[in-house]
Amino acid sequence: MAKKEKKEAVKQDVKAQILQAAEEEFLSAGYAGARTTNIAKRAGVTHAMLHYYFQSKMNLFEMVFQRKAGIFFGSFVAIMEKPLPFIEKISLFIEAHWTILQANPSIPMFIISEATKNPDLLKASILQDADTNPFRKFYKSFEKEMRKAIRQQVIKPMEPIEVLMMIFSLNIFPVFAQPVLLAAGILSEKHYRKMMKQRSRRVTAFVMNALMM
Amino acid sequence: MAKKEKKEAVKQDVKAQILQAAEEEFLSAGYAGARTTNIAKRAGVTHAMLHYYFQSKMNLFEMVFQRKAGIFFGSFVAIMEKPLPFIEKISLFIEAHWTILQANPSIPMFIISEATKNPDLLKASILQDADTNPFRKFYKSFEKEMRKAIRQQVIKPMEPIEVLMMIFSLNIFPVFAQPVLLAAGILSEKHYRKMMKQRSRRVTAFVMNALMM
DNA sequence: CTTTGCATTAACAATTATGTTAAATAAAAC
DNA sequence: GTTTTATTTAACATAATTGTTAATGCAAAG
Repeated sequence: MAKKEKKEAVKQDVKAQILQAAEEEFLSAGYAGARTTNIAKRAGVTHAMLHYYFQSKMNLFEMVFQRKAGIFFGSFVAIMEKPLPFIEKISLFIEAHWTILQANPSIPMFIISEATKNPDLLKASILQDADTNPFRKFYKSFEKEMRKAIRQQVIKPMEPIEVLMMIFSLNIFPVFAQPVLLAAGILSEKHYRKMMKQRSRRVTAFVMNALMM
Repeated sequence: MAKKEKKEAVKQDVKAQILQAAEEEFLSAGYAGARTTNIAKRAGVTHAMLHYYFQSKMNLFEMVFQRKAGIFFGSFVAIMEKPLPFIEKISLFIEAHWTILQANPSIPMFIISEATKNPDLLKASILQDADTNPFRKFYKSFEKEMRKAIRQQVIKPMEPIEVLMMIFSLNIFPVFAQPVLLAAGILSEKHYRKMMKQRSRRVTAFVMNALMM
C-alpha cells in the first residue's frame, strides 16, 4: 500500500509540476507566447508528458485560466456576506482586493489580456453559469446592499457599477502601469513601492470621500 | 513626371497598407499572436513584400509600437502649456485623455501588455531619451504646476503621481474591463455604453472632489 | 528603345511548435 | 511471480511560421 501511495504521490507531483510550470509560462508570456516545450523544461519532464496528462496546449491553458480566475473572483463573495454596515464592508473589500492583488499581481492582466483576445475563454470558464458565477454573485450582493444604503441615506445616490469600477480601477491599474512608469523614468522602483504601500488607505479614503454625503 | 508620381504613390501605398494591416494585427493579437502571413493577407500583398519593406516581424512591430506610443503619450504635452489655472488644466487634461482613449481604445492595453512581456520595447522606443520623452516631459510639467498650486493653497497637498495615477486609472481601466463585465453578465453592451458616456464628467468630478480643499 | 533599378512574385528553405506513437519501464493487482 | 495497467521516453510526423532568393515585370532616365 505504501507503494501505491508513493506512486499516487509521484503521479500527482508530475501533474502538479506541469500545472505549476504552465502557470508561470502562461502568466508571463500569454497563451500565444507560451511554448509547451518551455513548460515541460520548467517542469523537468519530457514534453510528451504534457500531452499525456493534458492532451493539448489549449486544454492546459484553460485549466490555468480557470484556476487564476477562480482565485481572483472567488475571493470577493465572502466579505459581502458578513453582518457589517455597508461602509465597513466597502472598506474591508478594498483592503481584501488589495491584498489579493499584492499576492497575485499578474493575474488581472492575464485574465483581461487573454479574455480580450479570446472572449470565449470567459464564456467557457468559471464565469459561464449565471448562478454559480462568483463574480456575478458578488456583484448582485454588492448592488443590493448598496441600494439599501442609498435608501437609508447612508451614502450618496450613485450607480453600484460606478463605485465598483472605481475600486477596481484605482486598485488594479497602478499594477499595470508599473513597467511603463519605471521605463519612462517617472518613478524609481523604490518610489513605486512607497506609493503602493500607502495605496490601499488612499483608495479607501478616495472612495469614502466620493460615497459620503 | 506624372508617371513618377504615380509610382511613388503606389510604393508609399503598399508600405502604408502593410503598416496599417500590421497595426490591426498586432493590436488585436499582440506580438506573439500576430502572424506575418495574416498581415500580408490583410494588406492584400504577398508576404515577401513585408520582408522587402520591413525586413523582420520584430522590426515592423517596433514601428507599430512606437507609432502607437507616440499617439498616446505625445498628445499630453500641449495641454500643460496652455496659460490656464491648474484646476482648469486638469479638467481639460481629463477630457483630452478621455477623447483620445475613446478614439483609440485598444492602445493602452497594447502598450502595457507588450511592455510587460518585453520591457526593452519601452527602453528602445519613444520613451527612451529623458529629454525628448514626451511622457516624462508631460509629467515634469504637470508636477511643477501642481506643486505651485499646492503652494498657493488652491488644492490639497498631494503627490502629483497619485493624482495622475488616479486619472489614468479611472479613465483607462473601464476600457480594459469591458470584455470581462460583458462576459460575466454584469453589464449589457448598452448599459456599458451608457456608463462610458457619463464617464468623463464623473472622473472630473471625482478628481476635483479629491483635490479641492 | 535600351538600360537601369526598384517593385513584385512564386517557389523554396529552415526552424520551430504542437501533437503522436510505439516501445520500454515501473508499479499494482491478482 | 505473473499479469495487467499506468507512466515515461525517444523518435517521429505534421503543420505552421519566419525569412530568403532568383526570376519577372515595369516604370523612369538617358
